Amino acid sequence: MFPYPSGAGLHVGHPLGYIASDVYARYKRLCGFNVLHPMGYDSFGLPAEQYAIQTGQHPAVTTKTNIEGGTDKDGNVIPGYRNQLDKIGFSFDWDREVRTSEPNYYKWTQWIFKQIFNSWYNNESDKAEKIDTLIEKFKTEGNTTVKAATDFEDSFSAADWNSWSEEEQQAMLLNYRLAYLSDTWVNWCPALGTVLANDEIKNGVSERGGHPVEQKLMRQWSMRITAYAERLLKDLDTVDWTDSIKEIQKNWIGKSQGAAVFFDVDGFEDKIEVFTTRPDTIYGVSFMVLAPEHELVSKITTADQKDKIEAYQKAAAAKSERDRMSDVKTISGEFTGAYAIHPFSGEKVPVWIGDYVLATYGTGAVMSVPCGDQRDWDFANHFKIDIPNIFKDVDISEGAYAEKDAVITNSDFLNDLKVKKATKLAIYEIEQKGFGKGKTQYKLRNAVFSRQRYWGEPFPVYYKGDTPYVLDNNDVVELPEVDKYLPTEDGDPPLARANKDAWNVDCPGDRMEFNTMPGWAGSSWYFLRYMDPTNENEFVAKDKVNYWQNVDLYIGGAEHATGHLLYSRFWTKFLYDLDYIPFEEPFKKMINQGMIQGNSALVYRIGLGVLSTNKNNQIDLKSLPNLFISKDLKKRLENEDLEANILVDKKIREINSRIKEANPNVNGEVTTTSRKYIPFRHSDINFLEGDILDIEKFKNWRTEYNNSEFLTEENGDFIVGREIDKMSKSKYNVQTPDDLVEKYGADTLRCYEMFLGPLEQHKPWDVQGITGVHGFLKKLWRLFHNDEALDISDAEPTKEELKSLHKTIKKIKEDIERYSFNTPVSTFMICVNELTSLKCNKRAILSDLCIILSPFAPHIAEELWNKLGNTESITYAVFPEHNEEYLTEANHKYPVSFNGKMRFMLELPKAMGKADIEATVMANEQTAKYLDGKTPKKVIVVPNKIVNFVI
RNA sequence: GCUCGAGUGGUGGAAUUGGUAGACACGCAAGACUUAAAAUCUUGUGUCCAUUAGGACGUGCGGGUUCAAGUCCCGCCUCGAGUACCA
Repeated sequence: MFPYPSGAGLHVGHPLGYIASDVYARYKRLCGFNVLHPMGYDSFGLPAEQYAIQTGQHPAVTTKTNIEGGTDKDGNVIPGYRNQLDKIGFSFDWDREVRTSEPNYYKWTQWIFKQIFNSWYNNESDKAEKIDTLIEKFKTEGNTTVKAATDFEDSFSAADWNSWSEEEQQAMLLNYRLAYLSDTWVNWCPALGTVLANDEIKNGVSERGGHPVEQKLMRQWSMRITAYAERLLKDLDTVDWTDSIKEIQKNWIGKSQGAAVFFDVDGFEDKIEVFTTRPDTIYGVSFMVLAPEHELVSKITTADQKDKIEAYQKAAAAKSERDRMSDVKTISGEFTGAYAIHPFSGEKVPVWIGDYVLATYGTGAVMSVPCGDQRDWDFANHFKIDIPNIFKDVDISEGAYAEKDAVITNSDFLNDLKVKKATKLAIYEIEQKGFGKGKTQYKLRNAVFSRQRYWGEPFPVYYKGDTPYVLDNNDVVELPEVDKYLPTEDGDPPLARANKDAWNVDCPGDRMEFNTMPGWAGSSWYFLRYMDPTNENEFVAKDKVNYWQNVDLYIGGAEHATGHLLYSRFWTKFLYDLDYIPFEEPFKKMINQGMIQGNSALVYRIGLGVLSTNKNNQIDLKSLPNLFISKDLKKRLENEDLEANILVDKKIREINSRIKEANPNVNGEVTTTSRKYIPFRHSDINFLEGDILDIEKFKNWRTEYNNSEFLTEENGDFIVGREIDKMSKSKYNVQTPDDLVEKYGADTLRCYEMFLGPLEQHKPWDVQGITGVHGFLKKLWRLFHNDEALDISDAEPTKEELKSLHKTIKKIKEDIERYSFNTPVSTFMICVNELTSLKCNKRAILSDLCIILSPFAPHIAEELWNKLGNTESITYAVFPEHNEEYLTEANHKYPVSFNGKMRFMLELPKAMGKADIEATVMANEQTAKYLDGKTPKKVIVVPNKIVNFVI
């Protein structure tokens, strides 16, 4: 549990997952487990900073208020997350609370950053190692024997390395460090004034705020997550997560296997490297396409094509990511005039540029096989390029054939082979002849790790010239005070505003790092800190992390699939590699709770206008009241109902005469501007009793509604329309847990949120049903009481009472263990209904009932537990075991079916054998009736299940 | 477009392994108590036909497997989520 503490506070959707995990935690405690059930806050982030820019208030102040309660600058009361949570009765261990924005927490986020900075990824041992081991290798062997995760492709010798200056060596190391500074194409969001990671962009705009994003080459910190691509993919098999989240991560990592192939360029020394997943189709290549940004483009372009190519490059650069995405259908490109040499056939193939080839994926160049790839086919078709067919008996006149079941032809040594074999052979030949090699490519990009913002972790980094160094002590670098939370005039991030003495550390270099870390830094490892939240010497003590291990049950939203969940897996693997923690995956079992949707109320309005021939002294439009109409009346109007129309006309005449009375000299007539166009207003959930609007409250809500007119139903009720929406302040459909706790109690809220439906499912909030759960708790109370007084019997429970209790114990245990939190509430209701009709007030029964109910309704369970004479809290009780003896029955009620249709029930002894059952049922008079004299073709008897006759 | 998930009464949902579809609630209707309201309790409530007895239909649509399908298989429709020229 790790919410972002926003100023809006909690609505009923937020606690859903917390309630479920609290039920689980309390249940496991009753079963004798030591349960770590913590809560903390992911308290760095954009909203607090945006608010700070607007109001000048320090984000630390507003964040504290959001958590602990208080008032904002305008005097509005902020309830505070903690206060709201406390009302619901969670069994969180508050001693373990962490906040990412507290120096004693981000000290360790900075520490982890330093470890990542001081590490490289050894592809040979397939794990991260300390950078010292790499430096040692460079000193003695250069980089030729090193197999490391890096984008650096040239080689250098030990002599080279040793001859380099400190600055040059550090620059080289950045190519290998797992946290590194480099000039990369980043997603720049001008509106937010910062770069964003790929997962922070949805549909081409920023996830927060929906601002446009552009590509920009900037010197930024990145995390070499791509080094872990294969492990992040492979280890998905070891965790118990939903298929959909695993699928999203798989797609995001985007592994594809194929070959890297080099094509010579006619007349140049340079080669074009391409990546292909279909090396088997290499004889189908009839042209090549480079991304417009490809480095070779300007070099190989012939003089007569130069103008066209440059114009195209310019146009492509001007296109935003979004334009490019929305414009997938248009085919565009330009011929460079240059030719590449096909490695096998030696034929000349034209080299084009086109923006369908992305500079950021693979090598930024493709070998185009128009017969096998639809994009290549479209391109070839558009520019009238040759489309050679290399598939036997396949028609490619209408489009490419991308299926992998064809037989290859016209392909020399690959002829008559199927795709799989041809691919293998092609890679073999490519490697043999030195044209390239087999290669695995990932979509996953290295993650940009710096943000040009104030409210985030400062880097423990300083610069000497342009060379970054990490501070070599463990002191926290605290966020310095600044005069404004905005970039400087020179475009530097807000931290550049901090004076040298505003920093709590002495900068050993020229300056400190001005960027801050992204939101996912602190949230990538918080679960580890929960194990040891106050440790001043380590991020987590080894014995603690060895004891608690990884998270058993993680309940959170599915929206973190490509962000938080990927990054924390990455950091966990890194910390595992360096032997700081004993596990490779942070979260064993994950449940993604569904969204609780708002149920917006709509108040329909008829537009009013003024009809007048004279513009002088006309009725003031602003004096017209709002005319609202009830839902059913609106329906009738839409159906051209005459009576409804008369009602509206009458109302308008009333309004008209009232205005004229008040001001006799005005001219014009009030009229409806449109009877069909009926706009609406979302109505505040607090003004409603069911679907009935409290008209007086609504009128007083806003001054512009004070003189509103309402057309109600015949019984005087004003009915609102309904629409299912996201719960949000702007839609006036927010239900706070506080109101419900006030009205019904925390136990009712807890049980009701669970009762609403399966945890994973999205479901609309409907407060009406809450009375059912509330009634159940009252009924439970009455089991223990006669009128006001406690009335408990110490008599021996009956068989029936024991059966009711024990089947409930069994079901509750089973349900909780399969994470079904809605069905136990029904089960409790059934049990209480049964015990009520049995008039059971036996201590032996009710005592156990209290215990099994306590995870769901801890307050009432504790109170009744105490009333039963227990002095210790119910928290320390033991979850009872069910006794199978009480559940076994002598008889089973058989449904007897004829041709699969159930006709009647017949109760027979459980022990009765197949043959006896058949004989008994055959002898039954009802059977005779349904057989109607016929002999059944077949009789199916499944003991203790069913009997079915086939006639 | 591709990938994944989901479609059950008026509503939220239950049916865990193919074995009585609609548990438990809400809502609605009728009744009891009450001057009245609230609270509480009782009864009914998938649709259609039938006075009753009973019958037919019924888990998005069309087909299939099976003695038996909400559940398994094939094809389609709708909604939701992710992704977006990934070579």
